[in-house]
Amino acid sequence: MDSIEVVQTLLTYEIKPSYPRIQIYKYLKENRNHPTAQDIYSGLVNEMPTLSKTTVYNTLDRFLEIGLVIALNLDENEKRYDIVTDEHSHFKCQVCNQIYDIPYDNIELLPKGYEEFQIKEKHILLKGICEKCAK
Amino acid sequence: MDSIEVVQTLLTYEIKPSYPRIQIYKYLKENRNHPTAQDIYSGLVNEMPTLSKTTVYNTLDRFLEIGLVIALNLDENEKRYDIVTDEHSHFKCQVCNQIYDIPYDNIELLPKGYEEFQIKEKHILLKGICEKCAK
DNA sequence: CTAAATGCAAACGGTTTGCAATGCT
DNA sequence: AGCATTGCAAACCGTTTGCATTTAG
Repeated sequence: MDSIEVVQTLLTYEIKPSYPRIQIYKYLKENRNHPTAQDIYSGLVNEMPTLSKTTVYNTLDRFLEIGLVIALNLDENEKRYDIVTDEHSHFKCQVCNQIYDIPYDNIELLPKGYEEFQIKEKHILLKGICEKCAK
Repeated sequence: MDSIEVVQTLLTYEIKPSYPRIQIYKYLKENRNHPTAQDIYSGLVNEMPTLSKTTVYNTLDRFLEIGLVIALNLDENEKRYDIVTDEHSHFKCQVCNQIYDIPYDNIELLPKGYEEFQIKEKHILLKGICEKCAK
């Protein structure tokens, strides 16, 4: 993944393209498995020995503000992060604990009487048994 | 709400109908606003001065095991609990922070290719602007 | 030069654990 | 008596805060 590209993206959002921010952004782009802050920290600290978890949190908060990433609450007590892309739901297998991304079409989630509600985000988490564990 | 009824329910699930359990169950039945463990504790400690939060957690874990309640992750860092009932989604207003229960019909959430996945729970959280704040 | 970003250490807060006391059958 | 439940105190752990240092424009 090209660093120049990342710098461009960050500048678009008017946030300073510092080295930690570039690396965290690249990590998120390349690791689409809903990493935790700890995952990101662990994944980067080898090549950035002075990186602190505070910076990971600061950066993620900044990315959240500008809408570059969204935070997921997939059941456990830690937040998970995902670069914003096409809408999709998540399926967590209760047997193997794997988390699947599930695409979905335009679903009508607001019944009659709720027309005035404006949806900005949809978080759909399904739990059950995945196709592998169902066999 | 009738205590006898609660005792019956708990016995159905083969869990001992102790006083704390009965009270916590009643609290959940009567407070359908997705209370936190702290909410439940605060709501009961006056009439049960020796109640501990550990017991609230123990009891909720027990209720979760047997499927009497479900745990919700509505964005904040604490879990919220709800007696299992009809399926509904939640709408959290980003302006006033109120959480609405939204009924939904049978929505097809698994697209083609995912027919083998078995859904046991659906957690649908919508975020946006509620009808009051939209005006 | 100045404002923003970094990162260490300590605090925070919801939840869990260890374990002794209590209660039920 | 024997096993489950309760509840205090302490540990845990993900996240936040205070603040001094460093960095970028």
